[in-house]
Amino acid sequence: MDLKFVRENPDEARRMLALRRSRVDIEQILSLDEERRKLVRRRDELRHEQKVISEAIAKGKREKKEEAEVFERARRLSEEVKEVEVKLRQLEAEQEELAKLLPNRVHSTVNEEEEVVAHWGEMPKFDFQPLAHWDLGEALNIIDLEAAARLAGSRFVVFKGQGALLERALINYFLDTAVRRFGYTEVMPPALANFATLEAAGQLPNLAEEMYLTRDDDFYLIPTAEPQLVAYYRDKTIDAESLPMKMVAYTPCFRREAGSYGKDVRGMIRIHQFDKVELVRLTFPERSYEDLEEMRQEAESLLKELGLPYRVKRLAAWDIAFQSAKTYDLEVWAAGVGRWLEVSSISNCEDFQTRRGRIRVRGKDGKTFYPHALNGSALALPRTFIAIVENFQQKDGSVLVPPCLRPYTNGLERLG
RNA sequence: GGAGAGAUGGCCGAGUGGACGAAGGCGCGUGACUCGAAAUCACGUAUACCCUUUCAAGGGUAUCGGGGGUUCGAAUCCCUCUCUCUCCGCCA
Repeated sequence: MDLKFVRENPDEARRMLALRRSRVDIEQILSLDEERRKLVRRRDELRHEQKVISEAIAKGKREKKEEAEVFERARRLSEEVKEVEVKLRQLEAEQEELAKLLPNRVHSTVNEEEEVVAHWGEMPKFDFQPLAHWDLGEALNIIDLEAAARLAGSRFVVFKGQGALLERALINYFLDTAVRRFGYTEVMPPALANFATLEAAGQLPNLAEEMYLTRDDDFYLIPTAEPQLVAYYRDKTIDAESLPMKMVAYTPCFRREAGSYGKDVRGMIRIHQFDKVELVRLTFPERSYEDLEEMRQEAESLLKELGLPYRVKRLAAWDIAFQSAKTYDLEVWAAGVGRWLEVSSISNCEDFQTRRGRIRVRGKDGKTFYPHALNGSALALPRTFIAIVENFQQKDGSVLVPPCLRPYTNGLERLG
């Protein structure tokens, strides 16, 4: 929601913010806006007068007659304009800062309750006690958490040997499927992003504490490829014929996990750096919810092919991301830890990000509009890795590689 | 890191202090010509904000990479930042 929406629908804005459990002060925004409009009016009037006088001076010069009192009036006007403009600039900055804290509106199908909308697959049964991935990983020598702690710190992971191979295979399988079967264009963006990009996509200002910031230059390590793909055309007008624009990227993702001390501390359920393949679409507003369902099907098809049982949740209004209007989460069952793990989050952000990033589309009629932006993980790697090793572990301690990955593991069918 | 050149509308490109929201071209739209099309010709072709009026319309202001300054007046002069290009240095 933007300032205009708040101004025109204050009651609806209040309802949305309550639904989202946002603490943004709408009354302050509204009163600032009133003040700003008064100043804008004053400024416009003064500027108009100034223009008229300037023209008179120009005309006088041409006719070679100068009038001292006109000059004096112009000088005073100029000072007055400057005064008003300084005040206005302050006010606008203040207002913009507040406006950036306004989250997106939520879609009408989203309410205060989350809902599990789909289930797929059978949870595996074992005639032995299945191990968690940290034990399996150590036994098979495919992940090394101790070395990761030494090299970087806690909550990092080192993949090794067949583990590194499996990680690499998953990345390539996801990318190839997105490109060949789903028709996305592969992009390899920088892993660092600037302020404007993250602000456009909605990670800033609210996620500032969740991201790593470089010290000597103001670069953020990306928490997801989403901003890089969404803001690809920031400040650009693109042609309607290129819609829907479908982009896929593999990137490492970096998260400080600042608010989650003590949560998921073991293993690699929650780590500071992880791999992810991300899908983004820019599409026509009237069909963006069809796109959302398509993207959900795409992500689901990966899990089906891998043979991993999962469930789909439609998130509650208070739980969806700042920039999103509607979000599905895909959670995969991991037999070792005995938990559902989120491996994908698929969101329709409508025109929230494209407005912030001034990403426009020129239609055939020459008019421009803001396309809708959607994003979805397909998929996040570590938890998919966890589910594979935990669900497909065998009594002898080995792990079966899902058939769809074998072209990417050089034919390796079994870890261990 | 050092030296220099540059950034103008959807695109190309002119413009070095006043009649410039900005020549010209391309593209796009509408119309004419045509059985239809191409070519040609005519007209039109940005966005945001404020005000009036609100099915439609009118007025004002801002915007020539971003920000600041000089000036009665800035696309044009000055400062600064960002980005692009060329050369030098360093380097996976």
